[in-house]
Amino acid sequence: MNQLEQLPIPLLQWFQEHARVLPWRSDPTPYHVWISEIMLQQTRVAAVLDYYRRFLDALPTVAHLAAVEEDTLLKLWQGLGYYNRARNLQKAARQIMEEFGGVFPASYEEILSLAGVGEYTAGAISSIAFGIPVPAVDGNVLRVVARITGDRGDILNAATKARMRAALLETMPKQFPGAYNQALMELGALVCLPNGAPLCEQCPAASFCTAYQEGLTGELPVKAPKKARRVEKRTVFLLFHGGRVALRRRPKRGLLAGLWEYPNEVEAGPAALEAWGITPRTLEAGGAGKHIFSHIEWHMHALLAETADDTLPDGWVWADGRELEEVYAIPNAFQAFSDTVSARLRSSL
DNA sequence: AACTCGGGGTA
DNA sequence: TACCCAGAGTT
Repeated sequence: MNQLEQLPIPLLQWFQEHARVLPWRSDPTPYHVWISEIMLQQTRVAAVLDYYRRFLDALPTVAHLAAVEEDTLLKLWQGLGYYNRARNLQKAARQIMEEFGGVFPASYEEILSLAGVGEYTAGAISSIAFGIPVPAVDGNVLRVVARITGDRGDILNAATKARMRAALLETMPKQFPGAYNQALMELGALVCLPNGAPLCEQCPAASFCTAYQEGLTGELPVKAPKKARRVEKRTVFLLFHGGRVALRRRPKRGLLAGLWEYPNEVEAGPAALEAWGITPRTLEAGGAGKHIFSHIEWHMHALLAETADDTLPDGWVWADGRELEEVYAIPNAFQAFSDTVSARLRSSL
């Protein structure tokens, strides 16, 4: 790992010149850094920007986050994905209020104890907000380190990750841990690009990078292939009555936990309506949609019905157009039907 | 160690 | 298509 010893000075200099202007960098309080880091988990910078601003506008402090209604919180997170991040954020905010007297904890171990904060995020908050010299090893950093050091270990393997983290801890410039960690990630995001397409001629580490010097940028990093997705054929029921549409809340655990949805079942037909005690007055096909998750693929067909009355199973609700927009958090998986639904709600006014 | 958990940009 | 993204929690 000798190459990493040569990295800090050229990388910090490169970062000074090329760092992107990002909202969470302008005032890096622990709260700001924390919220940004949680939003950025497995999520690109461009996707986070608007959510970050809206979130801090609505919930400017830990106390606000600890006290907010769950539906309001999920609405702020709607479309960002990995919704347990939002629930863990509130769990951690309540930890901070109760265990730490409302003051954001200032040690790596305490930060790591917060819900939704793992090794990476604890390192990022510790180094950026508190100046504690610990690494923050994300996917970018794993790729950068694998290439610079020529490490052929699988970067998804825990031992490989631990080895790289240890090497980074050894060679970290103790005066600028936050800038150094961000510089490593920035290099991965802007220059040391994945899929064998790095921009090595722009890289401050090119002169001592193993992968570049030995022509291995196409082989590194090594990463095990993922298994295939399973396909689910789902029938989505778009049920209307009196200018409103039926929604139900998804279970508290599992996929899209706690969000609202148009009732849907795997390979169901009109018989499902009877089982729910719903009597259709009209019934027609309502279009199709596809949504791809990391591990599941939904192939959806809609059945569209006007119901004879307003009876619904327990816990289901009738939502009007305004509530659909402002109250209920509905995942993007159902986006294919949103035009159909809003058109139907408008036409029945 | 393997699996679950979103959604979208990119080639 | 397939890959990847400022990963964490559960099994």
